[in-house]
Amino acid sequence: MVKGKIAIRKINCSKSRQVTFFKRRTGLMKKAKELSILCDAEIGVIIFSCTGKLYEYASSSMSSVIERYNKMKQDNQQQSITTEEIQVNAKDQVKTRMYSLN
Amino acid sequence: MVKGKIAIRKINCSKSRQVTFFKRRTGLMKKAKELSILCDAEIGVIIFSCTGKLYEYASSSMSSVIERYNKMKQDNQQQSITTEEIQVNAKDQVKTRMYSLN
DNA sequence: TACACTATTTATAATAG
DNA sequence: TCTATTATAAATAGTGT
Repeated sequence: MVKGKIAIRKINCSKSRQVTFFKRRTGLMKKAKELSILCDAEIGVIIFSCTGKLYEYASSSMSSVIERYNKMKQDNQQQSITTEEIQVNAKDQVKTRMYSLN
Repeated sequence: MVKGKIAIRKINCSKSRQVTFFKRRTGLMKKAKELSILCDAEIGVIIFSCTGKLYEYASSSMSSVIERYNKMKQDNQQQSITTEEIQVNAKDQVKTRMYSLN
């Protein structure tokens, strides 16, 4: 992505991986916060590092996000769910996102 | 941020907000996926749009992420939790992230 | 070991379709 | 409602301290 783009696959060097994890985790949290503010969305992000450490962001509170998520899932059980698969890029694994229909 | 940067506050125009929501949601999901691959992290992202639509990404499965989250929270109940507050930028609201200590 | 720098890639605002 | 284009802002990989 910068000064020589990197391939999206696991970074083997533990040191580099930690540095990248810090930078990108910070960036992801910032983006999540911006999106929640700009678009009035309720957002929860949960990250477990490869060492098992937990990092989280919630625009409201994580428990409220999880509750709402579970409730939505229950309500949608009798409805069909559309699963759309898109490629992040041609070589990479498939990224699956699920959209509820209501 | 581009062709005239925007302030991070709720976009009032519904049409613009929707377009921005689509773009940034896509970007956030991509970043989450990249981070999970690059750094071997388990990540879950839950987004409710302002119209109540649910969008989600999980590197493994959302239920496994939520389970692990709940378990971690239980285990940490007797430990102290550090709350660190950082500014996304000087004018904006405070963004709170919580780090577990173990 | 965590920041600071910066060249470069990536994300995206405005716009049109 | 979503996609495409493009100019520009933001993110970040590699490096230095």
